[in-house]
This record gives sequence, structure tokens and C-alpha cells, in this order.
Amino acid sequence: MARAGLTAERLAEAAAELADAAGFEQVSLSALARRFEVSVPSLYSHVKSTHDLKTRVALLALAELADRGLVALAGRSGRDALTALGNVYRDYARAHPGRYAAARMPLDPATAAASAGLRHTEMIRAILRGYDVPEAEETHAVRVLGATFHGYVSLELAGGFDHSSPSSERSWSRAMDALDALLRHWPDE
Amino acid sequence: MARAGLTAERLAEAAAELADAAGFEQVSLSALARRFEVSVPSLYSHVKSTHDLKTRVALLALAELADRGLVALAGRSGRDALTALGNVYRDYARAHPGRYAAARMPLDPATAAASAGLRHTEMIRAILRGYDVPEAEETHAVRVLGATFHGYVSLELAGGFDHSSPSSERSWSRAMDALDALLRHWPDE
DNA sequence: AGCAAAAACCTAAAGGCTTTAGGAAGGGTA
DNA sequence: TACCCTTCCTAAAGCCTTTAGGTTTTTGCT
Repeated sequence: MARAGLTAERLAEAAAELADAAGFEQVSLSALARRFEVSVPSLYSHVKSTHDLKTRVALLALAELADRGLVALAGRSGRDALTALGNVYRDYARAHPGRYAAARMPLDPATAAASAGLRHTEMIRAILRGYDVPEAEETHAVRVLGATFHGYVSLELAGGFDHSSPSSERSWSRAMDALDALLRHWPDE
Repeated sequence: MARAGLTAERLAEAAAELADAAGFEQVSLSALARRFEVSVPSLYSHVKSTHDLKTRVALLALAELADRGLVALAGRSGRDALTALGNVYRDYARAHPGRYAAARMPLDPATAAASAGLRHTEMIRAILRGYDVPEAEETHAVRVLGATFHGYVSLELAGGFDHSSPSSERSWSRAMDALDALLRHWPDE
């Protein structure tokens, strides 16, 4: 019988699509087996476990996000760079909620170190170059920016800002204004 | 045979303990049935489904958090109030990670409306009374504060700030400084 | 107290998911 | 061609949820 020609990469890609369509928690080897018309145990030739599969989706999402962030930051600085990167996260989360959820999955330290996670830190750090945040404060500022980006996107995605005015669109824009103002006037220690 | 004397509330409480000890995803009717030495289907007399159970844990956590927030805000204003409420979220998340995860669970609109979620919004709005944020900007500021609180706590809980200096403790303190500064100098529209 | 109805509990069973064990077939290579 | 590695298979065990339908305990009303 004809082979499906599976690889761990193709499985991760299909799992990412499934996650976006049905939610990250719905990702299962069973679902993928159906999708590729293959028996479930066959998938264990490519992937160690469901957790392994999900981890691959997480790494995929982190890498895609970092790629997009890098493109968005090219040639921009200051407020421009800030909103560009913010929009990358927000747009990605809305277009690929399952992948975004995957990217938030806790990774074990070794996997995390080999992931694109560090590139994300670097990108936020790059934004700070357009502002006068003292070097000793950089990490703090990176964490605050990362937290606000992630927190906003995560609350918005969970529907926290639905059905109430003003629109989330407007609040997001004001959030970017606020972060810009914050970085321009970063408080003294 | 003696009855276990279960109620939906007792189940939710036990589920919350289980969530804190083993993770919110580990919450299951099976585990609770073992815990109370009762058959699994018996639990359906008290709870409609696993989803129902998890929703109850979410409501429990939201209410506990709101209660603590209210106490923390009493008699405080400005920066004091800001850090007090921030610490409530952060401390709760660290002491009760499973409950905190539950509180972030997406609720359907009707359930969300009946939850303590609105009290949370009110508490953050109360903090703004200590600052000169224009009324038309209140909702935006509430969302930014909520996003930063949640985002920071969530990233910290996922281990994002482990194994790197400076300490997360220090960054949290600086994050509170930053939010305070932001509210004192909220940017014009 | 007596008794019926409601509530709490049970067993049985179906169906979905993961994972391991062990075997068969496709495809490349000597 | 013959071999071997990889991909795929069936079988089976173990966990989880949920529904169906029956029994026992408790409650509450007369």
C-alpha cells in the first residue's frame, strides 16, 4: 500500500493547522492519523509522544513569530518599531490562535534554550535602542514590554474585551501610545 | 453504605486543590472520584461535565482573587494601591498556580457576566482614581494595567524569567514603578 | 411514625485518546 | 538479487468521559 510520506515536520505543520482551526488542546495524534489516513501507532515513528508533537508546534510558532518580527523591525525605530512588533504578535495571535497558544506552552529548559525564544528577547531589546532606557534597566523594560504585549493579546484572544466599548482596536492603539510614553520617560531607579 | 456527602462546591474546592498541586489540565472527574472514594459516574449528580467542573474552579478562583484584591485596596491609593493589587495577582498565581490558570479559562458570555470578572475591572478602575487619567481614557488604562499584570504573572509562572538575571523580583518591582510612572504621565490622545 | 419522592450513589457499557509490543511491506543500496 | 532500514500495520492495555438505568439513603410531608 502507498505510503503517506510523513515526517515530523509535516506532522507539526498539520498539527499547527489543526490547532488554529480547532484549538491547541484539540491537537492529538488521533486527529492527525485521521487527517493522513494512517493508523495512530504509525505516527510514533515520527514523533515520540503527543507532548513531543505539541512541543514541535510550539517551536514552529516561536520561529514563525520571530521571523515576522525581524521583518517588521527592519528599517524602523522608536515608536514605529514598537507598534510594528506589537502588531506582529497581535496579528499572529488573531490569525493563528492555536499556534499562538502553542508558543505559550511551557518548554523544558533545554528545549527553550534551543528555541527562537531568545530571538524574541533580542527583538524587544532592539526596540529599546530607539529610546534612552539606561542599560541597567534594559532587562526590566524588556520584561515589561513582553508582558504587556503578551498580556494584551492573551486577554483579547480570550474574549476579555469583547462586547464592551471602546473597541479593542482603539485600546490597542492607546496601549502602544502608553508603552511609547513609558519608554520615553522610563522612571529613575 | 455511607455517603460521601458531596456537593458541587466541595468538588470544585477539591478540584482547585488538585489543580494547584498537579496542574489545571490534570483536573478530571476520575481523579476526584478516587479522592472521594466514589465511582466516577456518581459525580455527574453534582456536576454536568468536566467542563462544568473546570468552570466552577474558574469562578472560585475569580471570586477568591476579587476578595483578596478588595482587602488589599482598602485604605490605599496611588502607587500603594497599584502595587497592592499587583501583588495580590502575583502572589495568588504563585501560591495557587492551578487556580490562577483556571481563572484565565475562557468562559462563555453568560457565565463570564455572572462571574467576579466585573469586580476585577472595578478594582483596577478604583486604582485610577488616585491618578489623573482622563475619564475617556479609563477603559484603555484599565486594559493596559490588566494586560501588564496578567502578562507578567503569566510569563513568570511559565518560567520565562528563570535562570536569568536580574531577578524577577526586581523586575516586578520596576514594573510597578513603570506602571506608576505611566499613570502619572498618561499620554495625551 | 410512616411513607413517597428526591437525591446520592451504584454497575454496565460505549467510545475516544495514548502508548507499547511485535510483525509486514516498501525502497534504497551493495 | 538480497539485505536492511524505515514506514506502516494490527493487537492490546490503560486511562478518561459520558449515558443509561437501577438501588439505597435521606428528606420532608402527612
